Amino acid sequence: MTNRPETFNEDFVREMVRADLARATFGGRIQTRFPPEPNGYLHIGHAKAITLDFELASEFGGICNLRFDDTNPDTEDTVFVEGIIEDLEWLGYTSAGEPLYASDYFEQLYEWAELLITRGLAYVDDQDAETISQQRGGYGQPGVESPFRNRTPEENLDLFRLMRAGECAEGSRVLRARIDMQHENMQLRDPVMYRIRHEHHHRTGDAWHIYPTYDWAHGQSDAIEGVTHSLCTLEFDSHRPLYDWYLSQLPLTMDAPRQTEFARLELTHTVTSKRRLATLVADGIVDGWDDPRMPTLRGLRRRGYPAEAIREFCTYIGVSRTNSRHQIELLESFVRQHLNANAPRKMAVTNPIKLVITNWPADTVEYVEVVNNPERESDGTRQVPFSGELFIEAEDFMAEPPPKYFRLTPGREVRLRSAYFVTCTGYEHDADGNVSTVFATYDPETRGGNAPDGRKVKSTMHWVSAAHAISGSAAFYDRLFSAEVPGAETGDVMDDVNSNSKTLLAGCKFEPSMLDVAPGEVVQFERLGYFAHDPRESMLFHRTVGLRDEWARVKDAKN
RNA sequence: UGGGGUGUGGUGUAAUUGGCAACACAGCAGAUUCUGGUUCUGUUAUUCAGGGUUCAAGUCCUUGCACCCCAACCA
Repeated sequence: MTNRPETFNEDFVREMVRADLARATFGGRIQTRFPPEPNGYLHIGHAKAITLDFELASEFGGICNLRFDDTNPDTEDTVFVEGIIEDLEWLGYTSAGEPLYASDYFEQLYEWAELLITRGLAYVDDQDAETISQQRGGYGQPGVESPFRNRTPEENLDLFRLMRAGECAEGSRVLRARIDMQHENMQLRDPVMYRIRHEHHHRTGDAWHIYPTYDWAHGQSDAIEGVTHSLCTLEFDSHRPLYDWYLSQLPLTMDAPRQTEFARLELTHTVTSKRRLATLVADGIVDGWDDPRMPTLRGLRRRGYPAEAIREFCTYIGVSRTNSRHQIELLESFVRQHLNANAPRKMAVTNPIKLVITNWPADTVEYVEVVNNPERESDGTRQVPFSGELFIEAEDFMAEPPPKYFRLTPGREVRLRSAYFVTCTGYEHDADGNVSTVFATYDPETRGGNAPDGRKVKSTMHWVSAAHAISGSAAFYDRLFSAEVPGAETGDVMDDVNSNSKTLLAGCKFEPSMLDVAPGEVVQFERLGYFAHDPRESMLFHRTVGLRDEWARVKDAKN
């Protein structure tokens, strides 16, 4: 953290926890949990929740568990359980104990449900979903009580046991809490506690035919685990009275947990909705959940985003109750900051043209010493082969340069990084008019990259010796969604998908030491940006993020 | 239509809880530089609107306005 202040975010959540601790609420304890549903992979939005849940607990000497909210057998799967555990660890967090599962509490939940029935606080409703929904009423309109609302506890118990035994068809009945059909908060109009599903559950198998809803499972799971502060996103705000109501009816031995809501993380040019992300994968718009353009944790990882940068970003943006959308540039600035300090520098030519040094002694190869990371002297130097035939970036030569173009042009002298000064003497182009070869002479006195007479050059360029070059490819990425807020203008998120979000350049030329770059490692291609080595395909690199590019701005300003 | 939540530069987050509106990102200008990178310096720009209380209001009161969430047997 060089250019960022040492902030101690005293947000409203921390303020609350501090006050609770001071008053010794919850016996002076703090315990949180991160409760994903295993029906998809984690994304950048989850990273905010994870950082909050885990950091908050550790800051105040408590613990945080990973708990799978696996109450819906329809969509959940063990592949997601494993994926989530893996992504969480990559981010830098592990569950305080073994990962927990709401499904482990099904029996306790069931017993408590029977208790509510016994006390006349829950009933079995034989109506279908549509009828129940209609009877719920509307905003400003009171609901209508179900004709089954006044069944006796005995009858309810019998029916509920029948439901559990698998004697009832899916959708034929539900268990509902008996609260208040007139309540101004729709959540309290006799919410559904159990639905019938004859579905295989990823953990409990076929043991159950009824499954608890989110509201009935969540707070109770928190209570069972001893959670004190249950953090969730803003849309659950109106569920809080229900969360509290359920807990208040149960014979708990500890203080009931408390739910607190905060604003979810939204980013410009991206979507964070499992459904949308699944569509991108299903429609083949991206190559999978770990496509480097995806905002999933596995996508960002493959793209080369350091976990630490993501964590710092999440900490930095803090937590509030204001719906907002952060500019993705802020996240990228954390990524750059981290990579600038840590990524080894390499020379790679992604759009090669030949540079022939006409006065270079034939068949001679020299090795020049190149700094590995100017930001960290201790990373040392490496030897890179230099010869009379090199590759340089096509963009680094122009026969007819515009103003402020500092790179190679006829008659101009520039520096080849850590090697020699060269002066352009001519060039050749192919039938289409594209420059294919540039000719230059070098000054033997400038070896190492400095002129003994002290003369200066306007630019320094990267290069790769043709005879020693390693071939590979580089994928450049643009925003997956061209609109800042996908769907805001077009009405449909998918209409803002950027069809040119990926540019794959095969035929790149890398310096020999690139062979030492480990799978998954991120390096800086000098002057081009940071690139992550694909974990599976050798010599395929994904551009994590570009360098700040002043020339691009100058160029664009004129267009 | 009822209930709940939220409004601070372009973006996001702060403000000792009534006392000079700050920090970062982005932008602009310059310096340094063997990466048009990094670093450094300077700079532009903010309290949703009206009314009220007060010596003093982003903060308190009041009236509006805008946006978000809630009528799944999803979470």
